[in-house]
Amino acid sequence: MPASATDRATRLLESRLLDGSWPAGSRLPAERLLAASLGISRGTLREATQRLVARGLLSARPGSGVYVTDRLHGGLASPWRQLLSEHPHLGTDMLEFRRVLEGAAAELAAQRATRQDLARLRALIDQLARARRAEDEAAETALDSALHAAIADAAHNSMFGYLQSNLLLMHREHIAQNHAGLRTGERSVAQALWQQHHDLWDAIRTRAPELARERMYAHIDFVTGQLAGRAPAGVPQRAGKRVRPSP
Amino acid sequence: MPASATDRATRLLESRLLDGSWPAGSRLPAERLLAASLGISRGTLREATQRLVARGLLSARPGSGVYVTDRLHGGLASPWRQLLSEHPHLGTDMLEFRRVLEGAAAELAAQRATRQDLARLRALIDQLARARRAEDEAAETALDSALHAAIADAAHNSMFGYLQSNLLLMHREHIAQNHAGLRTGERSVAQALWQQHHDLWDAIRTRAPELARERMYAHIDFVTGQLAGRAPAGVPQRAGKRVRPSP
DNA sequence: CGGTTAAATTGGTCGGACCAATTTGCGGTG
DNA sequence: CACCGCAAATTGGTCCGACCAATTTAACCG
Repeated sequence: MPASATDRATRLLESRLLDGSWPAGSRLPAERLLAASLGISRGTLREATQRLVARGLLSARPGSGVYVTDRLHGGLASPWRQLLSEHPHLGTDMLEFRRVLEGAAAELAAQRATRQDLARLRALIDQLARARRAEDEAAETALDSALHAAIADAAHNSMFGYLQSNLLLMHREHIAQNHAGLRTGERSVAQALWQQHHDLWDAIRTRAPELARERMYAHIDFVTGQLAGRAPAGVPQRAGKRVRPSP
Repeated sequence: MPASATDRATRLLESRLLDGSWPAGSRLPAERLLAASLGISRGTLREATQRLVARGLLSARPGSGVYVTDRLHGGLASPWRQLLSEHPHLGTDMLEFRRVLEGAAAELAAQRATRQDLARLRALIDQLARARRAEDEAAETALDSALHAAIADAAHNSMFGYLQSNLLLMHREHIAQNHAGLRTGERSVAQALWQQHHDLWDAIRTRAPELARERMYAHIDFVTGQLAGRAPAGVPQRAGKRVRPSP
């Protein structure tokens, strides 16, 4: 069965993007011209470009043109990643899920953490304390992720570890993208986060599973509340200045 | 900046896919009808569907219709499927994870189930009762899956639904592969499973979240115990470090 | 030369039309 | 009654022409 015209056009555009005929940032020929040169109708060409737009390879601007994105190196985009960025309410689902997932992980970690696990956690907590005193936001964020990942590892269940690393990553992306980002800058927030992490560590260290779970719940709930506080119900910003690609 | 009609249509289609209005495998309304009902032209609707086709969520067949792919419900499975067959001990991890996941799902379902959800659950329970009386093992297995999936749906959190369908499927494969298989043939086991499912349904129906969670825990624990009784490889994994899959 | 405005360009949307593949329904046959 | 075959209806695939709004470009004037 022969491929449809849209399929062929899509592949052709892809190859143009891959072989460098159309470098990142460049503008494609006008739809009318391109369609004519490919021997297909504008509507068909349009369907093909929309496919690539959906995959983040192209970006169309009314009145201006269709441009090549630099996201050719966009990695293996799980269907979820895109959904998450376009449907903010999924962020709520994810937070709710993380609450359950990480709560259970903390509980298991309190039961199963080995000496090495505890040593690693202690090290992370110490580093976190230092970063906190130095008010090194970047370090705090990185160590935060590392700590949560370490807890998931300490649960000694590969599924927890796997989901933890993936979801946390996606969720951070989602947060950053929605211009929220915890105000770790604010002293009180940063202090609260530190306290929560420390309490969590204490519960795991003293092998108090239920307490660990409860404290993880509290931690996630706190984060949820912080994010909810600055949820702009309407349309996400957008308006800002966009870099004009060099034609 | 208002979103384009294509953007809006794309989001709307995504929503329908996520909330289960259009289940995997189902056929979408004809383009002409759907476009009319959305108040957009066929061409625009077509661009939106092409975007989803590009992302593998939809699949169009000329002369037949546009169908919902099972990509959303199959994305995670593949990487794990192989891993699971190579490292049988991961089955334990999965059961442990399911305990947490489904326990939380049951709890949420007891809180959030709509009338339709409850009707669906009741129908499944009834069917399960009939299959039980008829001692139709195949039907019981299928309905078991459907029931667990329905509970996850009733939790109204897309992540739970997603993971649930994936894990349950994988787990059944895993069980079948290790020729263990719950002895639903044994009267006592089948009876116990039925009782557990019915109790679970009662807890959800009466909107008792914590009770629902506890009963789901008990159910999974029972299943775990049954499987442990006939562990194939004989070696209880427990010790040693688990492999942490790389994403 | 700079700034304002009008014209040309470009993507976005619409409606209608025709084709080919598929599905459906009907009628007849065994 | 079951089965088969054929025609009609349905459906996605493609094309055309038109108009709109945002953007860019060019002309024009002070």
